[in-house]
Amino acid sequence: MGLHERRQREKESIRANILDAAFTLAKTDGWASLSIRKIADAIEYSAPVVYDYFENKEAILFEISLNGFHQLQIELLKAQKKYDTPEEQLTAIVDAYWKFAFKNKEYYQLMFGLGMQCSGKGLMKEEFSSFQDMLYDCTYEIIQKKGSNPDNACHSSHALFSAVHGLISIMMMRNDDIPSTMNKTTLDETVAAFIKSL
Amino acid sequence: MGLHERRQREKESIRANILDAAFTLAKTDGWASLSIRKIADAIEYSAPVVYDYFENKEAILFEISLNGFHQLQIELLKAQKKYDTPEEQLTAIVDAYWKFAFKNKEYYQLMFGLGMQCSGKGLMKEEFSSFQDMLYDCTYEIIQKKGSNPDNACHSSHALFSAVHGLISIMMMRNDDIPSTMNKTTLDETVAAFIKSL
DNA sequence: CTAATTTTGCTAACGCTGTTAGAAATAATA
DNA sequence: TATTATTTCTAACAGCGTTAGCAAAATTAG
Repeated sequence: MGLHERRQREKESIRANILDAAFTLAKTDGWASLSIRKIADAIEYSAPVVYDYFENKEAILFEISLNGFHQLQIELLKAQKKYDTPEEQLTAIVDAYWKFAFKNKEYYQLMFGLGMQCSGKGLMKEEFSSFQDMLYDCTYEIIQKKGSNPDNACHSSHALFSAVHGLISIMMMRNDDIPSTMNKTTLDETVAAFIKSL
Repeated sequence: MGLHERRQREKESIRANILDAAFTLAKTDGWASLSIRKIADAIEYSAPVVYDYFENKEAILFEISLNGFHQLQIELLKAQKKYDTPEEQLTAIVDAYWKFAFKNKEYYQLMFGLGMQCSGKGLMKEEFSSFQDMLYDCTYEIIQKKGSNPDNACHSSHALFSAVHGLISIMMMRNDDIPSTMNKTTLDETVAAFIKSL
Protein backbone atom coordinates (compact mmCIF):
# COMPACT_ATOMS: atom_id res chain seq x y z
CA MET A 1 0.00 0.00 0.00
CA GLY A 2 2.89 2.38 -0.74
CA LEU A 3 0.67 3.98 -3.32
CA HIS A 4 -0.20 7.00 -1.29
CA GLU A 5 3.39 7.54 -0.51
CA ARG A 6 4.41 7.33 -4.15
CA ARG A 7 1.74 9.90 -5.05
CA GLN A 8 2.92 12.03 -2.19
CA ARG A 9 6.45 11.89 -3.51
CA GLU A 10 5.25 12.74 -7.01
CA LYS A 11 3.39 15.74 -5.71
CA GLU A 12 6.38 16.89 -3.78
CA SER A 13 8.46 16.46 -6.89
CA ILE A 14 6.10 18.68 -8.88
CA ARG A 15 6.21 21.25 -6.10
CA ALA A 16 9.97 21.23 -6.19
CA ASN A 17 9.91 21.47 -9.98
CA ILE A 18 7.78 24.59 -9.76
CA LEU A 19 10.27 26.25 -7.44
CA ASP A 20 13.14 25.09 -9.59
CA ALA A 21 11.58 26.27 -12.81
CA ALA A 22 10.72 29.63 -11.31
CA PHE A 23 14.24 30.21 -10.07
CA THR A 24 15.83 29.05 -13.31
CA LEU A 25 13.57 31.32 -15.34
CA ALA A 26 14.44 34.20 -13.03
CA LYS A 27 18.13 33.57 -13.48
CA THR A 28 17.91 33.65 -17.26
CA ASP A 29 15.26 36.33 -17.83
CA GLY A 30 15.03 38.20 -14.54
CA TRP A 31 12.27 38.29 -11.94
CA ALA A 32 10.27 40.88 -13.82
CA SER A 33 9.50 38.59 -16.72
CA LEU A 34 8.64 35.58 -14.59
CA SER A 35 5.04 34.45 -14.92
CA ILE A 36 2.90 31.56 -13.75
CA ARG A 37 2.25 30.57 -17.35
CA LYS A 38 5.99 30.36 -18.05
CA ILE A 39 6.51 28.25 -14.97
CA ALA A 40 3.67 25.98 -16.08
CA ASP A 41 5.23 25.69 -19.53
CA ALA A 42 8.56 24.77 -18.00
CA ILE A 43 7.14 21.97 -15.88
CA GLU A 44 4.91 20.88 -18.77
CA TYR A 45 1.62 21.46 -17.05
CA SER A 46 -1.15 23.94 -17.56
CA ALA A 47 -1.15 27.12 -15.53
CA PRO A 48 -3.90 26.33 -13.00
CA VAL A 49 -2.00 23.27 -11.79
CA VAL A 50 0.47 25.60 -10.15
CA TYR A 51 -2.30 26.75 -7.85
CA ASP A 52 -2.71 23.23 -6.48
CA TYR A 53 0.75 23.58 -4.99
CA PHE A 54 0.98 27.27 -4.12
CA GLU A 55 -1.64 29.71 -3.05
CA ASN A 56 -0.41 32.34 -5.44
CA LYS A 57 2.66 33.71 -7.16
CA GLU A 58 3.85 35.52 -4.07
CA ALA A 59 3.91 32.26 -2.13
CA ILE A 60 6.30 30.85 -4.71
CA LEU A 61 8.58 33.86 -4.49
CA PHE A 62 8.42 33.75 -0.72
CA GLU A 63 9.47 30.13 -0.58
CA ILE A 64 12.33 30.72 -2.99
CA SER A 65 13.48 33.62 -0.86
CA LEU A 66 13.41 31.35 2.18
CA ASN A 67 15.63 28.93 0.29
CA GLY A 68 17.92 31.84 -0.34
CA PHE A 69 18.07 32.71 3.34
CA HIS A 70 18.79 29.14 4.29
CA GLN A 71 21.51 28.78 1.71
CA LEU A 72 23.02 32.04 2.89
CA GLN A 73 22.97 30.86 6.48
CA ILE A 74 24.85 27.71 5.54
CA GLU A 75 27.53 29.75 3.82
CA LEU A 76 27.83 32.08 6.79
CA LEU A 77 28.19 29.25 9.28
CA LYS A 78 30.77 27.58 7.07
CA ALA A 79 32.78 30.80 6.98
CA GLN A 80 32.52 31.32 10.71
CA LYS A 81 33.68 27.81 11.57
CA LYS A 82 36.92 28.33 9.72
CA TYR A 83 38.18 30.74 12.37
CA ASP A 84 38.40 31.01 16.11
CA THR A 85 38.84 34.67 16.96
CA PRO A 86 35.74 36.85 16.68
CA GLU A 87 37.67 39.35 14.56
CA GLU A 88 38.55 36.76 11.95
CA GLN A 89 35.07 35.31 12.13
CA LEU A 90 33.46 38.68 11.58
CA THR A 91 35.67 39.33 8.56
CA ALA A 92 34.96 35.90 7.13
CA ILE A 93 31.22 36.19 7.69
CA VAL A 94 31.00 39.53 5.93
CA ASP A 95 33.14 38.18 3.13
CA ALA A 96 30.89 35.16 2.72
CA TYR A 97 27.84 37.43 2.74
CA TRP A 98 29.35 39.55 0.00
CA LYS A 99 30.26 36.53 -2.08
CA PHE A 100 26.80 35.05 -1.68
CA ALA A 101 25.16 38.26 -2.83
CA PHE A 102 27.10 38.34 -6.08
CA LYS A 103 27.11 34.65 -6.77
CA ASN A 104 23.34 34.64 -6.26
CA LYS A 105 22.16 38.00 -7.49
CA GLU A 106 18.65 36.71 -8.10
CA TYR A 107 18.40 35.37 -4.59
CA TYR A 108 19.65 38.59 -3.07
CA GLN A 109 17.31 40.72 -5.15
CA LEU A 110 14.38 38.58 -4.10
CA MET A 111 15.39 38.39 -0.46
CA PHE A 112 15.68 42.14 -0.06
CA GLY A 113 13.36 43.39 -2.76
CA LEU A 114 16.00 45.08 -4.87
CA GLY A 115 14.50 46.37 -8.10
CA MET A 116 11.50 44.13 -7.79
CA GLN A 117 8.23 43.64 -6.00
CA CYS A 118 9.26 41.99 -2.77
CA SER A 119 7.73 38.88 -1.33
CA GLY A 120 6.40 38.39 2.18
CA LYS A 121 7.42 41.68 3.69
CA GLY A 122 6.44 41.11 7.28
CA LEU A 123 6.75 37.34 7.42
CA MET A 124 10.51 37.03 7.68
CA LYS A 125 11.83 36.56 11.19
CA GLU A 126 14.75 34.29 12.04
CA GLU A 127 15.58 33.84 8.38
CA PHE A 128 16.10 37.51 7.89
CA SER A 129 18.14 38.15 10.96
CA SER A 130 20.60 35.27 10.99
CA PHE A 131 23.29 37.46 9.47
CA GLN A 132 22.55 40.19 11.96
CA ASP A 133 22.66 37.75 14.84
CA MET A 134 26.05 36.43 13.79
CA LEU A 135 27.40 39.93 13.39
CA TYR A 136 26.04 40.80 16.80
CA ASP A 137 27.63 37.80 18.47
CA CYS A 138 31.04 38.54 16.99
CA THR A 139 30.74 42.20 17.81
CA TYR A 140 29.78 41.42 21.37
CA GLU A 141 32.75 39.10 21.79
CA ILE A 142 35.17 41.61 20.37
CA ILE A 143 33.84 44.33 22.63
CA GLN A 144 34.10 42.08 25.65
CA LYS A 145 37.64 41.15 24.74
CA LYS A 146 38.57 44.77 24.45
CA GLY A 147 36.83 45.71 27.65
CA SER A 148 34.58 48.30 26.01
CA ASN A 149 30.94 48.92 26.78
CA PRO A 150 28.88 46.01 25.38
CA ASP A 151 25.62 47.98 25.39
CA ASN A 152 26.58 49.41 22.03
CA ALA A 153 27.02 46.01 20.40
CA CYS A 154 23.49 46.05 19.11
CA HIS A 155 23.75 49.45 17.48
CA SER A 156 27.22 48.78 16.19
CA SER A 157 26.46 45.46 14.56
CA HIS A 158 23.31 46.88 13.08
CA ALA A 159 25.37 49.68 11.60
CA LEU A 160 27.77 47.21 10.08
CA PHE A 161 24.96 45.18 8.58
CA SER A 162 23.49 48.34 7.09
CA ALA A 163 26.81 49.33 5.61
CA VAL A 164 27.33 45.93 4.01
CA HIS A 165 23.81 45.72 2.69
CA GLY A 166 23.97 49.28 1.43
CA LEU A 167 27.19 48.64 -0.43
CA ILE A 168 25.73 45.56 -2.07
CA SER A 169 22.43 47.26 -2.88
CA ILE A 170 24.07 50.18 -4.58
CA MET A 171 26.35 47.94 -6.59
CA MET A 172 23.46 45.81 -7.74
CA MET A 173 21.20 48.65 -8.71
CA ARG A 174 23.73 50.71 -10.56
CA ASN A 175 25.12 49.44 -13.84
CA ASP A 176 28.76 49.41 -12.76
CA ASP A 177 29.88 52.96 -13.36
CA ILE A 178 31.72 52.21 -10.13
CA PRO A 179 34.52 49.70 -10.52
CA SER A 180 33.61 46.59 -8.56
CA THR A 181 37.12 46.32 -7.13
CA MET A 182 36.58 49.61 -5.37
CA ASN A 183 33.50 48.29 -3.67
CA LYS A 184 35.27 45.23 -2.39
CA THR A 185 38.05 47.47 -1.11
CA THR A 186 35.54 49.74 0.52
CA LEU A 187 33.94 46.74 2.16
CA ASP A 188 37.23 45.46 3.52
CA GLU A 189 38.15 48.87 4.82
CA THR A 190 34.75 49.25 6.40
CA VAL A 191 35.05 45.97 8.25
CA ALA A 192 38.58 46.73 9.37
CA ALA A 193 37.61 50.18 10.58
CA PHE A 194 34.59 48.72 12.31
CA ILE A 195 36.63 46.22 14.30
CA LYS A 196 39.13 48.87 15.23
CA SER A 197 36.39 51.22 16.37
CA LEU A 198 34.93 48.82 18.95
CA MET B 1 -0.95 84.79 -32.81
CA GLY B 2 -0.49 83.55 -29.25
CA LEU B 3 -2.55 80.55 -30.17
CA HIS B 4 0.33 78.17 -30.57
CA GLU B 5 1.71 79.26 -27.29
CA ARG B 6 -1.54 78.70 -25.52
CA ARG B 7 -1.77 75.20 -26.95
CA GLN B 8 1.81 74.64 -25.95
CA ARG B 9 1.02 75.67 -22.42
CA GLU B 10 -2.01 73.42 -22.37
CA LYS B 11 0.05 70.49 -23.50
CA GLU B 12 2.66 71.15 -20.87
CA SER B 13 -0.08 71.38 -18.31
CA ILE B 14 -1.41 67.96 -19.31
CA ARG B 15 2.09 66.56 -19.13
CA ALA B 16 2.51 67.94 -15.65
CA ASN B 17 -0.88 66.59 -14.67
CA ILE B 18 0.16 63.11 -15.74
CA LEU B 19 3.23 63.26 -13.52
CA ASP B 20 1.21 64.73 -10.71
CA ALA B 21 -1.54 62.15 -10.96
CA ALA B 22 0.95 59.31 -11.12
CA PHE B 23 2.76 60.47 -8.01
CA THR B 24 -0.43 61.13 -6.10
CA LEU B 25 -1.77 57.69 -6.96
CA ALA B 26 1.52 56.16 -5.88
CA LYS B 27 1.36 57.96 -2.56
CA THR B 28 -2.13 56.68 -1.80
CA ASP B 29 -2.05 53.17 -3.29
CA GLY B 30 1.65 52.41 -3.74
CA TRP B 31 3.69 52.06 -6.90
CA ALA B 32 2.63 48.47 -7.48
CA SER B 33 -0.98 49.36 -8.16
CA LEU B 34 -0.21 52.33 -10.40
CA SER B 35 -1.43 51.88 -13.95
CA ILE B 36 -1.68 53.97 -17.09
CA ARG B 37 -5.43 53.60 -17.06
CA LYS B 38 -5.66 54.96 -13.52
CA ILE B 39 -3.50 57.90 -14.48
CA ALA B 40 -5.71 58.53 -17.49
CA ASP B 41 -8.80 58.37 -15.29
CA ALA B 42 -7.27 60.84 -12.88
CA ILE B 43 -6.52 63.40 -15.57
CA GLU B 44 -9.88 62.70 -17.21
CA TYR B 45 -8.54 61.46 -20.51
CA SER B 46 -8.48 58.08 -22.17
CA ALA B 47 -5.44 55.89 -21.72
CA PRO B 48 -3.75 56.31 -25.12
CA VAL B 49 -3.49 60.06 -24.59
CA VAL B 50 -0.79 59.40 -22.03
CA TYR B 51 1.37 58.02 -24.82
CA ASP B 52 1.29 61.38 -26.61
CA TYR B 53 3.25 62.79 -23.70
CA PHE B 54 5.42 59.87 -22.59
CA GLU B 55 6.95 57.05 -24.54
CA ASN B 56 5.87 54.50 -21.99
CA LYS B 57 5.19 53.92 -18.33
CA GLU B 58 8.85 53.69 -17.46
CA ALA B 59 9.47 57.16 -18.89
CA ILE B 60 6.88 58.52 -16.47
CA LEU B 61 8.49 56.79 -13.51
CA PHE B 62 11.90 57.94 -14.65
CA GLU B 63 10.84 61.55 -14.81
CA ILE B 64 9.22 61.38 -11.40
CA SER B 65 12.39 59.87 -9.99
CA LEU B 66 14.36 62.76 -11.51
CA ASN B 67 12.02 65.13 -9.71
CA GLY B 68 12.80 63.25 -6.56
CA PHE B 69 16.53 63.61 -7.08
CA HIS B 70 16.20 67.31 -7.74
CA GLN B 71 14.06 67.85 -4.70
CA LEU B 72 16.52 65.90 -2.62
CA GLN B 73 19.40 67.97 -3.93
CA ILE B 74 17.63 71.15 -2.92
CA GLU B 75 17.14 69.84 0.60
CA LEU B 76 20.75 68.78 0.83
CA LEU B 77 22.07 72.15 -0.31
CA LYS B 78 19.76 73.91 2.10
CA ALA B 79 21.12 71.81 4.95
CA GLN B 80 24.72 72.36 3.92
CA LYS B 81 24.38 76.10 3.71
CA LYS B 82 23.29 76.31 7.32
CA TYR B 83 26.76 75.46 8.54
CA ASP B 84 30.33 76.42 7.87
CA THR B 85 32.52 73.61 9.16
CA PRO B 86 32.65 70.45 7.06
CA GLU B 87 31.86 68.34 10.11
CA GLU B 88 28.63 70.17 10.81
CA GLN B 89 27.81 70.21 7.12
CA LEU B 90 28.32 66.49 6.80
CA THR B 91 26.08 65.82 9.77
CA ALA B 92 23.41 68.16 8.46
CA ILE B 93 23.54 66.68 4.97
CA VAL B 94 23.12 63.13 6.21
CA ASP B 95 20.33 64.29 8.47
CA ALA B 96 18.55 66.00 5.60
CA TYR B 97 18.99 62.89 3.47
CA TRP B 98 17.44 60.75 6.18
CA LYS B 99 14.54 63.14 6.64
CA PHE B 100 13.91 63.29 2.91
CA ALA B 101 13.81 59.51 2.65
CA PHE B 102 11.09 59.20 5.28
CA LYS B 103 9.11 62.24 4.35
CA ASN B 104 9.08 61.03 0.76
CA LYS B 105 9.01 57.27 0.99
CA GLU B 106 7.53 56.92 -2.48
CA TYR B 107 10.25 59.05 -4.01
CA TYR B 108 12.98 57.13 -2.26
CA GLN B 109 11.54 53.76 -3.25
CA LEU B 110 11.33 54.87 -6.86
CA MET B 111 14.75 56.50 -6.90
CA PHE B 112 16.51 53.43 -5.60
CA GLY B 113 14.20 50.66 -6.70
CA LEU B 114 13.21 49.53 -3.22
CA GLY B 115 10.54 46.88 -3.41
CA MET B 116 9.60 47.84 -6.93
CA GLN B 117 10.64 47.61 -10.52
CA CYS B 118 13.15 50.41 -10.88
CA SER B 119 13.12 53.01 -13.61
CA GLY B 120 15.98 53.99 -15.89
CA LYS B 121 18.71 51.94 -14.31
CA GLY B 122 21.70 53.11 -16.32
CA LEU B 123 20.47 56.61 -17.18
CA MET B 124 21.10 58.30 -13.86
CA LYS B 125 24.32 60.27 -13.66
CA GLU B 126 24.66 63.58 -11.84
CA GLU B 127 21.24 63.20 -10.31
CA PHE B 128 22.22 60.01 -8.60
CA SER B 129 25.56 61.12 -7.32
CA SER B 130 24.83 64.57 -5.92
CA PHE B 131 24.60 63.19 -2.41
CA GLN B 132 27.79 61.22 -2.87
CA ASP B 133 29.56 64.29 -4.23
CA MET B 134 28.55 66.38 -1.27
CA LEU B 135 29.66 63.69 1.15
CA TYR B 136 32.94 63.45 -0.71
CA ASP B 137 33.57 67.17 -0.56
CA CYS B 138 32.95 67.34 3.16
CA THR B 139 35.01 64.25 3.78
CA TYR B 140 37.86 65.65 1.76
CA GLU B 141 37.79 68.91 3.67
CA ILE B 142 37.73 67.18 7.02
CA ILE B 143 40.65 64.97 6.05
CA GLN B 144 42.62 67.95 4.84
CA LYS B 145 41.91 69.81 8.03
CA LYS B 146 43.10 66.86 10.06
CA GLY B 147 46.17 66.38 7.91
CA SER B 148 45.30 62.79 7.03
CA ASN B 149 45.75 61.14 3.67
CA PRO B 150 43.10 62.50 1.29
CA ASP B 151 43.41 59.57 -1.12
CA ASN B 152 40.98 57.66 1.04
CA ALA B 153 38.29 60.32 0.83
CA CYS B 154 36.66 58.59 -2.10
CA HIS B 155 36.44 55.21 -0.41
CA SER B 156 35.46 56.68 2.91
CA SER B 157 32.65 58.84 1.62
CA HIS B 158 31.38 55.98 -0.47
CA ALA B 159 31.32 53.82 2.63
CA LEU B 160 29.33 56.44 4.48
CA PHE B 161 26.84 56.73 1.67
CA SER B 162 26.42 52.97 1.63
CA ALA B 163 25.88 52.87 5.36
CA VAL B 164 23.23 55.58 5.22
CA HIS B 165 21.45 54.09 2.25
CA GLY B 166 21.64 50.63 3.78
CA LEU B 167 20.11 51.82 7.02
CA ILE B 168 17.26 53.50 5.16
CA SER B 169 16.70 50.57 2.83
CA ILE B 170 16.43 48.09 5.65
CA MET B 171 14.06 50.29 7.59
CA MET B 172 11.83 50.78 4.58
CA MET B 173 11.69 47.15 3.58
CA ARG B 174 11.10 45.69 7.00
CA ASN B 175 7.80 46.29 8.74
CA ASP B 176 9.28 47.98 11.80
CA ASP B 177 10.18 45.13 14.07
CA ILE B 178 13.11 47.44 14.71
CA PRO B 179 12.19 50.59 16.62
CA SER B 180 12.73 53.56 14.35
CA THR B 181 14.40 55.50 17.13
CA MET B 182 17.16 52.93 17.19
CA ASN B 183 17.83 53.49 13.53
CA LYS B 184 18.12 57.21 13.93
CA THR B 185 20.49 56.67 16.84
CA THR B 186 22.48 54.20 14.79
CA LEU B 187 22.67 56.75 12.02
CA ASP B 188 23.90 59.50 14.31
CA GLU B 189 26.46 57.22 15.85
CA THR B 190 27.62 56.10 12.44
CA VAL B 191 28.15 59.66 11.27
CA ALA B 192 29.93 60.64 14.47
CA ALA B 193 32.18 57.60 14.31
CA PHE B 194 32.83 58.29 10.66
CA ILE B 195 34.02 61.83 11.28
CA LYS B 196 36.18 60.70 14.15
CA SER B 197 37.75 57.97 12.03
CA LEU B 198 39.03 60.32 9.32
C1' DC C 1 -13.84 -7.14 -13.48
C1' DT C 2 -17.12 -3.60 -13.32
C1' DA C 3 -19.15 0.57 -11.07
C1' DA C 4 -18.81 4.51 -8.10
C1' DT C 5 -15.89 7.92 -6.37
C1' DT C 6 -12.18 10.62 -5.81
C1' DT C 7 -8.35 12.98 -7.69
C1' DT C 8 -6.06 15.34 -11.39
C1' DG C 9 -5.49 18.38 -15.18
C1' DC C 10 -7.45 20.83 -18.71
C1' DT C 11 -9.91 24.64 -21.38
C1' DA C 12 -12.21 28.83 -21.06
C1' DA C 13 -12.99 32.82 -18.94
C1' DC C 14 -12.71 37.25 -15.90
C1' DG C 15 -10.63 41.37 -15.07
C1' DC C 16 -6.58 43.49 -15.14
C1' DT C 17 -2.05 45.25 -17.40
C1' DG C 18 0.95 48.11 -21.17
C1' DT C 19 0.56 49.45 -25.67
C1' DT C 20 -0.94 50.28 -30.64
C1' DA C 21 -4.05 50.97 -34.83
C1' DG C 22 -7.36 53.38 -36.85
C1' DA C 23 -11.52 55.84 -36.97
C1' DA C 24 -14.17 59.95 -35.44
C1' DA C 25 -14.38 64.48 -33.79
C1' DT C 26 -12.48 68.81 -33.18
C1' DA C 27 -9.66 72.74 -34.26
C1' DA C 28 -6.67 75.54 -37.36
C1' DT C 29 -5.65 77.06 -41.88
C1' DA C 30 -6.44 78.36 -46.91
C1' DT D 1 -16.72 77.54 -46.39
C1' DA D 2 -13.63 73.67 -47.61
C1' DT D 3 -9.44 71.49 -46.57
C1' DT D 4 -5.99 70.06 -43.72
C1' DA D 5 -3.92 69.04 -39.33
C1' DT D 6 -4.45 67.87 -34.68
C1' DT D 7 -6.55 65.75 -30.84
C1' DT D 8 -8.95 62.18 -28.66
C1' DC D 9 -11.53 58.29 -28.65
C1' DT D 10 -12.93 53.24 -28.99
C1' DA D 11 -11.44 48.70 -29.97
C1' DA D 12 -8.14 45.56 -29.97
C1' DC D 13 -3.75 42.64 -29.09
C1' DA D 14 -1.00 40.09 -26.23
C1' DG D 15 0.09 39.19 -21.87
C1' DC D 16 -0.71 38.83 -16.77
C1' DG D 17 -2.70 36.41 -12.07
C1' DT D 18 -6.38 33.79 -10.89
C1' DT D 19 -10.86 31.03 -10.70
C1' DA D 20 -14.85 28.04 -12.30
C1' DG D 21 -16.26 24.04 -14.14
C1' DC D 22 -15.91 20.20 -17.01
C1' DA D 23 -13.45 15.94 -18.87
C1' DA D 24 -10.25 12.38 -18.13
C1' DA D 25 -7.71 9.52 -15.37
C1' DA D 26 -6.74 6.99 -11.32
C1' DT D 27 -8.25 4.93 -7.24
C1' DT D 28 -11.39 2.48 -4.37
C1' DA D 29 -15.57 -0.53 -3.42
C1' DG D 30 -18.65 -4.13 -4.54
